[in-house]
Amino acid sequence: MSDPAACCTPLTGTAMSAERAEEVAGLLKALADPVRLRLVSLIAGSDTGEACVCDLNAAFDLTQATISHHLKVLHTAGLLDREKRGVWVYYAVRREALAAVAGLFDAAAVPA
Amino acid sequence: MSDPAACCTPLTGTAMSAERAEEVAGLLKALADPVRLRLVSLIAGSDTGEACVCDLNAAFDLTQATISHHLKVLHTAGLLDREKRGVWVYYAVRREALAAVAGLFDAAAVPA
DNA sequence: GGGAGACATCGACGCTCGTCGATGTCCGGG
DNA sequence: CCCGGACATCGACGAGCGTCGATGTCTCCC
Repeated sequence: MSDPAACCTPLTGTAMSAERAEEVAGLLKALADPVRLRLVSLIAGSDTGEACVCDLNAAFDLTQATISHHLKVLHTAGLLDREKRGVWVYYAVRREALAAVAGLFDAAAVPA
Repeated sequence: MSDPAACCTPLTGTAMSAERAEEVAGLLKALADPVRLRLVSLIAGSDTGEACVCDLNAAFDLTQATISHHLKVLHTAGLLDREKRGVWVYYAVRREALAAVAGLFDAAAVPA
């Protein structure tokens, strides 16, 4: 019987815009796959910070075409850098992109 | 001319396991949708830290069934808490879950 | 107790996504 | 020059996902 009219305050805080949501969703969609997650982990965990496709291929039970597709998705999303050296192609993680994603959830994790 | 035989060192660092990758991918898959992203943002941005379904419904041009479905996905993923109070249902964000996601990318963003 | 409102569930449709085999492109070596 | 290897692209198939209308369940009030 306290406030029968309103069920609650109708969204006071400024929320994420629809355009921004589409943007972030694109980034997360690129990462929301077990294979791509392991790819990023493999490349980021390498001592040189980069890895060539032939080694990444050997780490999975998947076709070379599939791995190439996943790398293209990550590259298109801006999460991986691509560099061709001779016959081989090397991919490196963009630390700034990962840090940006971490910052998104850090901001949302604080109470106010 | 340094090492013509090997294209690069065959994955030295310890990478994310396949099981762990599936787990994390499930979490990110729940967040990789513009509507769910805005839902989390709306609830997290509320001054009380929670929101009832009727208000969330009003914030989108979507059916009540669709919003309910998205809320269920977020709740099942462990990102939202659900509490029924009288006729209305309130959802609240699990800050720890968001912080865990942020921690994942913080760890991957450091060079070594 | 009957009715109205809030929210969840169900079944179905269209679309996107992950995976594959086959083929194309580029580079280096004999 | 031509062949072989590394990687990308293409076309197709099956599975999963977002959305909807319709229906079910629960609670409160008259």
